[in-house]
Amino acid sequence: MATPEDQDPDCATAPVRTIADLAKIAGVSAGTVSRALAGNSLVNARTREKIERIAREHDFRPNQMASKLRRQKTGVIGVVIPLGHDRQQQISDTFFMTLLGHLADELTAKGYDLMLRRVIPQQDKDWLDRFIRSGMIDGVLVIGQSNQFERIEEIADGYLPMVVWGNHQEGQRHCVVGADNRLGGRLAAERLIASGATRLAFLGDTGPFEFAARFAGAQDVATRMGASIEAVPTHLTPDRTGREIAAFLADNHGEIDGIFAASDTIAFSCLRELQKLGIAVPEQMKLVGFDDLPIAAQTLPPLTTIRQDIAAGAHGLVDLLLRRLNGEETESLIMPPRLIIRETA
Amino acid sequence: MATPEDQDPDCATAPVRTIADLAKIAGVSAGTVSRALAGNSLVNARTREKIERIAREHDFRPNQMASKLRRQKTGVIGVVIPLGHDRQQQISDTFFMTLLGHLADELTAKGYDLMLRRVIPQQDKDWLDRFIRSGMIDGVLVIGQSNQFERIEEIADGYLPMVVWGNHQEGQRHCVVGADNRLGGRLAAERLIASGATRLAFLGDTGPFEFAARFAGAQDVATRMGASIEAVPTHLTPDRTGREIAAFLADNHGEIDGIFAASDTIAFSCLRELQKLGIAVPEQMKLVGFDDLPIAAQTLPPLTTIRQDIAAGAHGLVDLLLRRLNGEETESLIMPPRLIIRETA
DNA sequence: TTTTTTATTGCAATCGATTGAAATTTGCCT
DNA sequence: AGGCAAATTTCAATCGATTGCAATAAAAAA
Repeated sequence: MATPEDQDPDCATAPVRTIADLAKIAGVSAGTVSRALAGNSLVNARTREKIERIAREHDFRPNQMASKLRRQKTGVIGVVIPLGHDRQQQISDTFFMTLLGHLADELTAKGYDLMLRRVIPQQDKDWLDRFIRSGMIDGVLVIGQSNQFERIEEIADGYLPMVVWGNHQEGQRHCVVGADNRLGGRLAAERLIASGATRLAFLGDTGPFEFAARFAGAQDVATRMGASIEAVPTHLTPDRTGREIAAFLADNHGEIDGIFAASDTIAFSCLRELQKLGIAVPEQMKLVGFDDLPIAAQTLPPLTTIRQDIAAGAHGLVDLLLRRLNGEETESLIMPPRLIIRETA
Repeated sequence: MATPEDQDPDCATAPVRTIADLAKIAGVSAGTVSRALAGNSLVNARTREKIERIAREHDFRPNQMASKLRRQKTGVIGVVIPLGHDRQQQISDTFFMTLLGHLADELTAKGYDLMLRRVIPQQDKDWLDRFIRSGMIDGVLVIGQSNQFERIEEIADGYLPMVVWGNHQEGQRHCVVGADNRLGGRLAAERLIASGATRLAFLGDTGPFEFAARFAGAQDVATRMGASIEAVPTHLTPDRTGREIAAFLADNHGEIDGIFAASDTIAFSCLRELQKLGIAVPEQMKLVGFDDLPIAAQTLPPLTTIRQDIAAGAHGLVDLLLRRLNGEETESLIMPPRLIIRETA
């Protein structure tokens, strides 16, 4: 009465690698095993239980590649970080990495896996198309537009399941999630001016759209309120930034009394250089950052900044992407940033 | 004389999705196309050029799933972050995210893709085995042992291509890359004592092996040099940590004069609480961190800390993993940490 | 010209799971 | 017992690229 597998419950003799092996042991066909493991109601409850038991005993795992190939979907979402203008940028940028952490959680919760790719568009013109059409991913999240706006636009025309983190441009065709950077810039400038500053500087490269929009917002307000503002390009690697900021401050610190840093990371460097030069914050110089990274609350003095809700951003990216995977045409999601007043302005 | 594809160079009529479509157009067999695209020398140069041209014109991308299935290797490395003791830990921990960034670069450089998975071992006993045996990855990097040391050990017995970031225990069987945490702990304590501290506190949960080893190293030195040391458990989410540290300092700041923070992140919180309480650093309280995150140089005063070379760590992880993929049995890589003296001790 | 080599290409099986359609078994009713 | 519907299971094709072996064509040697 003993069936083969009963004679050797934890049998090391036959490694059960494929669904066919398992089928042989269970005495059914491969198709039935497949259906049983998928919980398909076509298969008899007793048969299913038996198959499940054998699968457990031999701790069998169906090969995902085969499954994905056959079903023409992978259950994998591609996450790609284009390193356009500044190759070192996002490595050191806590913001992107934190966003990535949240994305991993959101996607996992929805049953998707995450394939991460960092690309250098200058070296690989074809970075986005290649990834999308590799057959490895069901959809793609692009983290940061970098200087690849046009390429992303082109792809968006023929490929639905793509959502981008970045800035929204009037009339753009790709679906984007991001903070309203221009509004954020306005909030920052308003705060600086409200704190008494009248001669402002914007610290950050205005090349990337996000930063350009932040600067533009600050300009809106400065113009309206009769304050001056100038952009001071900096790089995003901390040591270079530090030197650049130091040089700027040494030359100009009599000229300006308020700084809007394009990101908290830049603001941290700035804070340090100010301290080195003995310029009191906020008494002699007001400072506002952007992002509200966790450490922003930990600097001395704690940084006044513009908060982007990273967790909400990740949630939005995933939510929109899943809807697009379902064939829906979704609108972009622009989240309002929030001024967090601490002690630097 | 015109071959079919010449009549319609950017032909939108027939979408060339498979190698077979392409073969039809080129007038050869699928096998030849496959070989041509792989650069196999068996195929005639002229034929290859023709096939390559057609592939380019129709911008054809071979399906990776099919390829991976057939070749039984995926070109994908799994990176898994077990969230064992503190679910929120690594999200907020810059260290892990930075490591991840470097891993992405190293793997890309070697032609591998990266599949990221964050798992909660309590909810999924089978997290590691399931990932490994999914057929989706050629090898796996485990980022942080968390409290899963035993499970990792079990897997290591039967699965070669796995390398773990973490702490090295005497006689362990899995291949690990990490800093010599115990040595790091010694360096930290030595520095604190050399700066004049004699009553030390270790801030951090001693549950995870890495932290336990750091504490043990500090104890070694304290005992030898006649200083006292006590461990103060803290959590890793910044706000909780802040409160815990504040409570501790309020109760004990007369009792201790040197703090060894288990990570820079903890040190930052600590620095802030000290400032709030008006305790001067380093005059009244010495402080040493661990990691040397980029911002460690930016705090006020700049943080004295123990450096782990993250880029080197990522390089080591990938290098060892690739050698294991090649069948080699590799030893663990323990990197010496380095004391970075700044101004807090 | 015939025989050998060598260079290319085609054929067909394969990777392992999935699924529509066909075949078989079981259950139910008269 | 006979007949029909419902429940299960099997069969075989399929996803798309790869690769060992056989087949053919071209070149070289005799």
